Amino acid sequence: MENLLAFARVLSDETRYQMMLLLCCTEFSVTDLVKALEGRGITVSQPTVSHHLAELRDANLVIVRKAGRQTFYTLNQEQVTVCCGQLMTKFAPLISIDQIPVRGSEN
Amino acid sequence: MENLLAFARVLSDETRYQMMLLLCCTEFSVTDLVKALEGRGITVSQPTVSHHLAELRDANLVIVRKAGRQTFYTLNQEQVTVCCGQLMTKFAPLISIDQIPVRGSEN
DNA sequence: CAAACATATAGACGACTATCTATATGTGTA
DNA sequence: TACACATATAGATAGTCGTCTATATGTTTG
Repeated sequence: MENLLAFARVLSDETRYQMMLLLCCTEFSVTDLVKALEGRGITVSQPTVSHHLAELRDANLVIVRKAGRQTFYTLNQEQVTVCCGQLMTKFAPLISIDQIPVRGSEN
Repeated sequence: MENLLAFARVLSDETRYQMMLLLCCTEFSVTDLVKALEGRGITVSQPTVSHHLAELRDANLVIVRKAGRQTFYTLNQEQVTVCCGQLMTKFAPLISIDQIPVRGSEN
């Protein structure tokens, strides 16, 4: 309930949005993530990325793995799924579950 | 794609979040919405509510009906559904559609 | 153990935004 | 037509947040 607000807040920033797209299906170290963002036209410093990763952590939206001096991050797809389900429950209760658009049909 | 950012942004404010909950299954005039928010502990002026309604309109998240000097608003559940579907596509592509949590199981 | 590397934290600053008051626009009514 | 009501717009202001630089923490290696 409060966590939906946090979910929306985290998602509402362009930089974090792009980070989440990158992290969705690939594991990144912080440094590599900075470079990958650069490649997408988002130029931000390492501390800024670390700061956003902390927000994603607080929202339980990333899975963290430490290896040596590096830290690897991946998106927690299950948490995304839970939040989307709650969004549907609260804001689209009249729409039947089988009307959810098939994925891959847009973009 | 850009519209998901707008969706998240709109949803990320507490006042708009509560407005959307109220509007989800009930039609409200602006004045009545102000009162209903008050009842939920959100005390805001009529212009503030109008301002937020304009943002919801811009994001295609409300259905508007004018009747005389009143304007009635309801949540556009279909748009919510579309956005949730896109969120799933982008941020949880590895999770199969039938794993979406059954609605009503939380809260 | 010292130096280099990887990430996180702290503090400062500018931009955005949620809110307000005042007022404009539009609509029904006496 | 004048007035009351309902909503929208404009402009100002305060608080939040995204970003940066500087630095601290932690880890590997020579």
